[in-house]
Amino acid sequence: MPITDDLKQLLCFNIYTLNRSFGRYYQAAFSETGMTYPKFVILMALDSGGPMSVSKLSTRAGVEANTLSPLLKKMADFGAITRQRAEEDERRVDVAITEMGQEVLRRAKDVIMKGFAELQIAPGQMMDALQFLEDARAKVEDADPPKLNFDGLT
Amino acid sequence: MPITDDLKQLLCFNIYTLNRSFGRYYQAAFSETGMTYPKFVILMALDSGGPMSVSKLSTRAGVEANTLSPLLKKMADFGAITRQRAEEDERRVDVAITEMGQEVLRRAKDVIMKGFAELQIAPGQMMDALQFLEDARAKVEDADPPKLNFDGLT
DNA sequence: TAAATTTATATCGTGCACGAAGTAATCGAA
DNA sequence: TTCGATTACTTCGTGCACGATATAAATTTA
Repeated sequence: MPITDDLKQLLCFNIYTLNRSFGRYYQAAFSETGMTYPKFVILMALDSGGPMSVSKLSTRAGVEANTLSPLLKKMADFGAITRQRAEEDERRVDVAITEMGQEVLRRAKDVIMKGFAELQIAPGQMMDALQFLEDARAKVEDADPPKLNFDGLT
Repeated sequence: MPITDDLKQLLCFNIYTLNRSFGRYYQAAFSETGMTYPKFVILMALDSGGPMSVSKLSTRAGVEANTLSPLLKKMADFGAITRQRAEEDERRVDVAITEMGQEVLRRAKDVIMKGFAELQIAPGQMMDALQFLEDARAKVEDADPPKLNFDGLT
């Protein structure tokens, strides 16, 4: 038995574990290309939404702007996206996917879809799961965390 | 609508997103204590399994040994665990939770359980979800990833 | 037994991810 | 208008997480 029974009953643990499994999976799939899963998400959000500001992209991709900044810089250096200060508002940086970025995205999407197909999960079951995960996310976002306290720790 | 429709349909994206929601939740709950979610997992695995080697703990907690090493060092410095070279086999390091570690774990578990209760998820639905996640994890682990290829990228 | 292999940890380099703090541009209220 | 918010982005510090590599002890093999 690889994993503690207690932990197995926790939603957060199963999410944590499956997330890292996906991470290793995509790391293996993308290795030697410089592509990563977070970059894939960014390209997806950018491709479907057209050019947009960093903060807009941050919202769409569900990633904090300070996480995005260095990623965008690397992706621009690679040539998958462009970054440009907006004329009307010099604070804003507009980001757009390039032709090359779209080709990268097509290929990456292919890998993702092939991986998905391999999972062989019934569509109905998948729908339920996605709904469950989305509900759980909303609830976790809304909840306000109880505070852990180390007072009087011997 | 915060997030791309395309992405919403992907299991990996929903997992990725929910995992980070949990991460922020526990970071808020644990802040100012030095406790983190990965450390909680380690304490859980250690507490329920008794003293064990790093590699055994690595398997039980589902975390690579090289990730564990620095975490264990910090946790030992804090006093939550002990680390000791095994007599019989000098390669091995045996790890054990201390009394204080158990108290830390009790309090952390309390926070986790309170957070769980807040989610208000029906037990049957939760069972289904846990089963689904475990199945998915096993499938992802077994799958061998198709390789992304950047040949001839303009 | 000596050398080659395997095993158990640790170290290193890279890549997110986050909160906090910094900077610069714009907005808004007195 | 002017000067204190607010906004948009960036930088910084910390903490996993992983593969690759290093190191050292034990085991196997020749």
